[in-house]
Amino acid sequence: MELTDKMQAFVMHCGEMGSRWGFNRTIGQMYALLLISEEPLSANELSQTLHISRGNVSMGIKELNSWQLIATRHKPGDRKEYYQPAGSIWQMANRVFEQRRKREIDPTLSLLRDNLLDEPRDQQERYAQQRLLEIHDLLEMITEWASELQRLSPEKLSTLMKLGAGVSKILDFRDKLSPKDRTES
Amino acid sequence: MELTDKMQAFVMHCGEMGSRWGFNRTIGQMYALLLISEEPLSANELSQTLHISRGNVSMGIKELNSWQLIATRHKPGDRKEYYQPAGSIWQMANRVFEQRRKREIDPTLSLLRDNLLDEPRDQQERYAQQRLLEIHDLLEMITEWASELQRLSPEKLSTLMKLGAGVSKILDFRDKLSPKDRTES
DNA sequence: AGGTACTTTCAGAACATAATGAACATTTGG
DNA sequence: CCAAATGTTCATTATGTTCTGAAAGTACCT
Repeated sequence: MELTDKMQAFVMHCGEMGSRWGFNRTIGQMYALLLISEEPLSANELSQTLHISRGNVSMGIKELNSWQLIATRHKPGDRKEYYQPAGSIWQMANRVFEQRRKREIDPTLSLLRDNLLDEPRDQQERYAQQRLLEIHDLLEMITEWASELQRLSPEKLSTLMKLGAGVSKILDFRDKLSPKDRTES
Repeated sequence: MELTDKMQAFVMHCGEMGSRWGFNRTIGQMYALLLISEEPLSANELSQTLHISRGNVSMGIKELNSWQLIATRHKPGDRKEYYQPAGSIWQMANRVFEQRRKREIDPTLSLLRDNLLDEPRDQQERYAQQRLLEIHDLLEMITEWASELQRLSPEKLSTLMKLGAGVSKILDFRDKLSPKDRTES
């Protein structure tokens, strides 16, 4: 498969950013390429277009699958597998957030929980636990909030985001109108 | 400096998570240690407690400074520098988000912008640009939304987050009450 | 000036991660 | 059943990242 310069540039950029986004260079390139190509691509096409080994592609596919970022397609009379991005850009972003939360936050949260179960033995530990508690509460709030957002429909999310700073006004508004109605949950 | 087992465990955990959070093992450990110790620590104390070289500590300090995560303190009659976490946990989380946004999103956003300035030359490019546009809009919305949130006071943010799913209700509420008032910005 | 207490830098070693490609496994059509 | 086409695995190689420690730098004393 032939790429125009601009497409090349995008694919290579995604490769460079790959590791920052939680996967590696080739996986970034592979996903970028699948995203911008109208037709699903086979493993061989990926390998040839990106100049990476067939084995590497296979491992990359496996990883992208585990992130639920691609779907497999078949063409009639062809036993090759063809790959294409799974779902909309929104869904993709959701998946990436979720996966990263699992890797970057959940383990820490569970360590903190365990730690906070024990009584502190001295002043030093008392101080430390206080700090851990703050982090714990923050992380917990972030994960809960994130999963609430994920549960919202894309339209509502979009409304909420476009609202931007307006959110602040709405909060004031609500407090003035119905102070009893404050959330307790 | 002596650490209890639990404090050890936390520090080591942060080391392991370090690279997932955007810095490296020793930097994660250093920051964790500073967070849970009541007194500011000197570079030597960090080096000895964590069993890492003095040079490594120096580089770590530099990096933590660039993330604006630590503050330098001095004790009277002592020329050593002592380090402690800068600001509250909230501020720390803010800083980390911001830094990561700069590294993980901004470069892509600017590549996409450049790319979208050019006219597509053929069908293949037309399709690709369509996809890039979607990503661009998504990323832009995320960064704008994120900076709005950062601008909110911690109290309001907290209210908003505790609200959780309630956000959805408020959106409905607003739409019913004052449909003309929809945000245009 | 010279000495001491501290910090920073950076080349190279140690370690960690990713990529290759040949061997192995699987599926399908004949 | 065999052979061809495709997919997967994994030991080895290649690349990238982090850490060390010795040397150089800085600031402050007397």
